[in-house]
Amino acid sequence: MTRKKIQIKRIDNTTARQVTFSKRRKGLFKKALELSTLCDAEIALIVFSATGKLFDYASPSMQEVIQKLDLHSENIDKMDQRPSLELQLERSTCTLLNKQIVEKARELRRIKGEELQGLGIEELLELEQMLDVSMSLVSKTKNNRFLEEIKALECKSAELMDKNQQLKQVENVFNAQTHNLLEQGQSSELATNICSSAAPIQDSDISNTSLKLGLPFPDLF
Amino acid sequence: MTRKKIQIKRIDNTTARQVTFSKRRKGLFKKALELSTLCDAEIALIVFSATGKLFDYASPSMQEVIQKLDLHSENIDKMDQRPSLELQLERSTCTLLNKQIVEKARELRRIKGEELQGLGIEELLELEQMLDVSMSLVSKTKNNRFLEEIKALECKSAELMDKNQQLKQVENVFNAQTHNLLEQGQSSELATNICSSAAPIQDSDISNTSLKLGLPFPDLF
DNA sequence: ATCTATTTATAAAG
DNA sequence: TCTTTATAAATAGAT
Repeated sequence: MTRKKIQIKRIDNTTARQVTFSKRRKGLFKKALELSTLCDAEIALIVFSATGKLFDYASPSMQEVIQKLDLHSENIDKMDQRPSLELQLERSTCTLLNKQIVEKARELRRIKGEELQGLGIEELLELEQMLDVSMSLVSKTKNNRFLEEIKALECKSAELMDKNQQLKQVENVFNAQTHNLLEQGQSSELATNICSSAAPIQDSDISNTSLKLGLPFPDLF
Repeated sequence: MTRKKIQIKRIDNTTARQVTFSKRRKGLFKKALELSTLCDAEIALIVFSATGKLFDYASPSMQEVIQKLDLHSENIDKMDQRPSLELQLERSTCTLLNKQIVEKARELRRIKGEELQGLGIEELLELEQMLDVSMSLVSKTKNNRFLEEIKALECKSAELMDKNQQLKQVENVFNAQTHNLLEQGQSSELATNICSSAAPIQDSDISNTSLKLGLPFPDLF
């Protein structure tokens, strides 16, 4: 289809046929991958070269797609089969389950507004009402969750403030003792060191140190 | 790949996704047919749309290709197995389907706000956003439907008014003729009967007779 | 569904 | 098989 348009019929020249097979196979698999990705379709592609070499691609998995195909072609007569009762039961279960899935999938799509063509006005109004209810439930739950979170943080904050108060008192006692020691003229190196290594804690330090609580969802804002 | 290069990732817009699916599916099947023809390869191509619709192509036949595939993935033959391969397959299908149903059912319940306990704040926010999108889609569709309905009714109304005009003209002609007959002194019983059985139609009759259009959803208001 | 500007795919050649 | 290149086909976006 370039340099010259070709007829779509078997290529006689063996070499040319193999070359074309390689190129086009690559193209076909690329297209299959693209289709499944772009349109979230489920795809199985199986190719055997003339020499019997296998190439395949499957979107969720080969097994899933083929199973789904089997469900669809439920009509194909199982030839010389005398399907055991067990198998029959299993099969009818599958069929039933499949129907349920299709139905639920449709419901989901409709709820998400992706398949609204078939719906009448009454149905649309019903859907709208349902979404309204859902929305208010979800919003309420979400808001409660926010409130809880805030309350928890407030508690934590209060606790930490208490602890800070306690620490401050300890510090004051400590400072007072150090001071006493200095006043008593005991200006040894020891005392000097203690004093310089224990810098006075300011009130403003509360917010800089102990109150780094950390929001649980910092990326939301 | 034209007009503009696109990224190969899921297309979010539902309509665009469906359109692309149709176009590319067609292209993919054409390529598959061409490859099998040109290079006599054996090919099976199975595609399920996101809505579960099946499309397939197989070169000699679906069964042959899949059988050949099975031969290749001749994973440690279980010839001496108690449950037949078929039954095993069927069973795993059931299990799989069942899982899917449970998952979809849970998703539905969550969307409907019926199972919100397990969700974190981020998930709730996501859900809320999704519902918001759904709601706007559904509302839009519903409003369009209303508009269509109204337009249709207006058309019908206009048509009926036209028809009424025509009928009124016919009536006028008829009345004039009757009048002439009476003026010509032909006061036969025939003329009298005609006149009395054809009561003059008043203008106000238009709204009482022809314009009873009937809303399609009277119970809604 | 139809149109068309572009992007892709690919036949032929090296 | 890989690369190049001229050309055919496919298709995204618009209508």
